[in-house]
Amino acid sequence: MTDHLLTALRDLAEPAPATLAERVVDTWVRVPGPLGEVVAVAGARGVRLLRLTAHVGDVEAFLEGYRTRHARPVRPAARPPRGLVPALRGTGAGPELDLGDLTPFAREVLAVTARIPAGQTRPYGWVAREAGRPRAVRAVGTVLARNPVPLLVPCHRVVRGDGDLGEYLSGRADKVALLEREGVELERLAALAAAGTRLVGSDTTGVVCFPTCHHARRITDAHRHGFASLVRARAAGYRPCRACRPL
DNA sequence: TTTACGGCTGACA
DNA sequence: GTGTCAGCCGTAA
Repeated sequence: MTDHLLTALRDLAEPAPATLAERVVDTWVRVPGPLGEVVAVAGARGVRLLRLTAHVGDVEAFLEGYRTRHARPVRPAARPPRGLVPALRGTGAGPELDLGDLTPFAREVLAVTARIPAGQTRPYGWVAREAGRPRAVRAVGTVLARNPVPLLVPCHRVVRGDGDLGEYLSGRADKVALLEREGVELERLAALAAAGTRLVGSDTTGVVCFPTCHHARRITDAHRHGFASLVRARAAGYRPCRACRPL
């Protein structure tokens, strides 16, 4: 009780933010994205939700649903959040994100996913391990299926361990389009997957990587070797790449 | 508190 | 090669 009072008083002592309204009113914008126009909703701390306009259908109904679900008003923004448009164009670090509504596990999964470089892919199991729950592979899929900010957190870069691309929020075709746009060689990956090759190593460095790893792509044909698993690669004397940390 | 449900995975037929 | 199944685990209802 006393603590609450003290906290409230301390908050009153803080200077009022320049735009008080922005602390309690979220804003929304329509901006172009790689799969067509998107609708983004942002609060004072960052982008909270992003959806393809085509996927949303009726934008007004979508916003009304947001208002109801979050019990807060949403008005049109004067301009897009800083960094949003460049991020959707594939340049820049991206806007601030507000993922405060998510569970700690979900935030960790998205944080890990956000670190996958453009043009590269990682398996669901890898995300699970990096998030500290190596066996929660299925749960990672659940989190990514509900990713509130696709494109900004690149869940399209997470694929199945067997080389199949797996599913995507708005369908596999969109996943394919996004990865191709980033320069992922899907045909080559499919060929590797068909051959049972999940990792590739260089016999000059003795390092084994995921096929899309920056280092793996520099291995020349004469020195490239494929492996079905990290266990096999290790048995052959290879060590896992420190950049892509294959599993 | 319980239950059902997935953007998955590995094993086995 | 490809189909099926049980196991796994965080969520939401």
